[in-house]
Amino acid sequence: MIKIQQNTLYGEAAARIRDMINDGTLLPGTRIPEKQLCEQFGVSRTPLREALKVLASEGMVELLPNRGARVVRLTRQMLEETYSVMGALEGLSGELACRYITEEEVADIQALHYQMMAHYKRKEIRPYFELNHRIHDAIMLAARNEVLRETHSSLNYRIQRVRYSSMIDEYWDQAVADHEAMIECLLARDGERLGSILREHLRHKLVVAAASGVIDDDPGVARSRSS
Amino acid sequence: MIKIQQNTLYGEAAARIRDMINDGTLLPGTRIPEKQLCEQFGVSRTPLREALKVLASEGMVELLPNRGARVVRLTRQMLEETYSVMGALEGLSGELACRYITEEEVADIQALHYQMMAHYKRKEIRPYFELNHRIHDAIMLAARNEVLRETHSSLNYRIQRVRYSSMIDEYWDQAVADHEAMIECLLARDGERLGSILREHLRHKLVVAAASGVIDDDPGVARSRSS
DNA sequence: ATTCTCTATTCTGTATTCATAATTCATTTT
DNA sequence: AAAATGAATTATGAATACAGAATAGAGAAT
Repeated sequence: MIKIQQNTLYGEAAARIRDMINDGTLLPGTRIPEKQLCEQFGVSRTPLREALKVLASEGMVELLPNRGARVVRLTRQMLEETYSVMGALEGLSGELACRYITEEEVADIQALHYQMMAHYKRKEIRPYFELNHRIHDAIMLAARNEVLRETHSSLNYRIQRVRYSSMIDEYWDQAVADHEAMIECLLARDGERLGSILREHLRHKLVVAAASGVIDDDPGVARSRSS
Repeated sequence: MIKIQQNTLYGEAAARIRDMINDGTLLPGTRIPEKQLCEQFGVSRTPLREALKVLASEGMVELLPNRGARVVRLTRQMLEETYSVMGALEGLSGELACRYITEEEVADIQALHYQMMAHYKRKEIRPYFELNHRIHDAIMLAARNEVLRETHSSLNYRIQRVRYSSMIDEYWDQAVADHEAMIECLLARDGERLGSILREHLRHKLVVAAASGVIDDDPGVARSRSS
């Protein structure tokens, strides 16, 4: 299986800027210095600016006419809105998944689940998150809806940076309980219930994210940081 | 109230290309002739290509490396997927709207509804669609979720071209019945039921669109048309 | 006559250049 | 001393120029 690599410069640039935003190299609210990034990436401004257009329609950056691009700041308002929408999408993915998922896929997810549980018991947070993500992704794939997957993925980009921010034990237990229930639903092909669990599941995540203090609601912070 | 016009050339170009796709000037599957559009719009290739990047991440066009941009062809598969996702989003909008909508907004929607009913009785299809759209938009606004609105709007762009394609009487009656029920739900603030009605409502639309023959499932058509 | 190959042309992707808007800093005025 | 004004600098938005890939067409070979 040969993978066709369509490496365009603007695509590469977009990916790298996305990463820089997620890992905190580019801070929310700060200006994105075109010239500097051009030198860093070794490309001219044309592909870089095209990349910014893409990121803008993904909601990662905002373009102010004649004032360049800024990293979008995640307000609590926006985070709540995004989680609400993602909840609806994941809920749908659960319903559809139960309709189309194969025995093999369910078995795979179960395997991932037990792996995840092992990490949970050992309080290994990173591997836990990794497995957690793969489970949700597997459900999304089982939904057999590419539009859904892309839409969800696009929203997910925006909030990546608050994802692995913190973990409260209380929430963690709840999350694991949710996952247990999810497996049950998959086995029983109970789409409706899986849907509601997934919607609720995201609601819980929001609480954690909101509590973690990654969000900057104070409009003054970003500007002062740009110096 | 002064409206700040952030008219960038690439934004203008994107809007115009979007319209050209929706009104059939640019046919699905055909290549988008950069040079020609540049001359037509009176801009250089730079802003036009930036516009294409935006449209690509909206899902209106697809960019093939070194082979330019093509108008995305709407397959039945894709249309079904899109409607499914939009159903989830509109369903959510219904739930949220019932939570946040004011008396005034409900009254406005009721007014729009009666206007729409008048057009329905006179079988004035275009004005009917117009009001129909405004009602759904008003509900979306009442949901107080900008992320939801943008996400929905972006998906809506893609399928605009099949929207006003045809109208079967049987479906029309059903749609009007749905709308009657929607008003009831809004008055009763029954978010859950409004949600399900909206989801179903979209399912019906899909049937009509699928039957209307706007979709091209044959992979050969587009290529031959590009000559 | 048909197919294959090689060349010429066209078109895309990227770099560079130019014009204009925004910002900064120094000077002046109150 | 603080604020305001204006010139210089910088950055953005758009146009042009250039390199390389893809396509089309002519000619040769079967």
